[in-house]
Amino acid sequence: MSRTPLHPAREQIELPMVLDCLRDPIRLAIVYQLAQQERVSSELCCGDFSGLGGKSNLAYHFAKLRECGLMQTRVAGTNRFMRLRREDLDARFPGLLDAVISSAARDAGRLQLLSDCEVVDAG
Amino acid sequence: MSRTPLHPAREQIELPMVLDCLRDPIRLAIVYQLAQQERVSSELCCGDFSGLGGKSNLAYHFAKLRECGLMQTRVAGTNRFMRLRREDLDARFPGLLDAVISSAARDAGRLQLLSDCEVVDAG
DNA sequence: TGTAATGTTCAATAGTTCTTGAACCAATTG
DNA sequence: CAATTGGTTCAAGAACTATTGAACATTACA
Repeated sequence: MSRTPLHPAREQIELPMVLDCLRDPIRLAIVYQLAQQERVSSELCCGDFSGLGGKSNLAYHFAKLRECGLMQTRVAGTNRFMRLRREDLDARFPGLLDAVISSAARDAGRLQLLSDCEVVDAG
Repeated sequence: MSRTPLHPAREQIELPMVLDCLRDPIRLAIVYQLAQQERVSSELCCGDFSGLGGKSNLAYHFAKLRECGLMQTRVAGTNRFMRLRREDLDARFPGLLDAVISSAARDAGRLQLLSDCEVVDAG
């Protein structure tokens, strides 16, 4: 594993690439979970998303999320800690991230936002 | 040409499909132009977008925009008039459409939002 | 040093999307 | 009825995307 991977600068973040990233259900679920985590101002590592797919598939989606500027990865020992690039995104596209996340929250039942173990079938 | 094409009901509009539609530069440009047209409360027909691509390619993108619920098509004689499904989208995903359109407007220079004849190189 | 834990990278494959041109359909106009 | 206008549909090809498993790299720890 190389060092901290490359991230685009704020001004390099492009709207079509961001929308392209958010369109995928797995990536939307990742972003959603990162947004939930923002409330307690801490980060999540790759393993926290294991409910969403296999390791290599998740690594693929993490890379896309990094490359489009949606999230940031920090290497710490054998872990990678991730968080949303909230400030950069709000500066580039005001209101977009919040609108997507709140829309996703409203449709949480339809979307597969949570890993299986967290899904509660509100019967 | 058959009659008025099918449109999904409001509750059938899905977030990933909407984001999937908006991610494509041609479709984003179509939506952007429709949003501009909203101000004068009128519609646009297919030919108004000829600067964005060939007829059959545009028809393909129009179909995607209809199927995901972003726009509505009204058949009138030999024309098809289109408009954004603003009310339905605002009800389903509050703030999303506005955030996308205003973000696109800010990046109008980078994105190919306007047909060639309309592009002004602000030198 | 050896082994386990955590993720990434690579190669292969299946599936999807975009684009183009030709053919087609419906409504209008002469 | 024939021609034109405005737009859709179909088929085919190129390009891209997601997914999987195997191999690999780095850190931690006994």
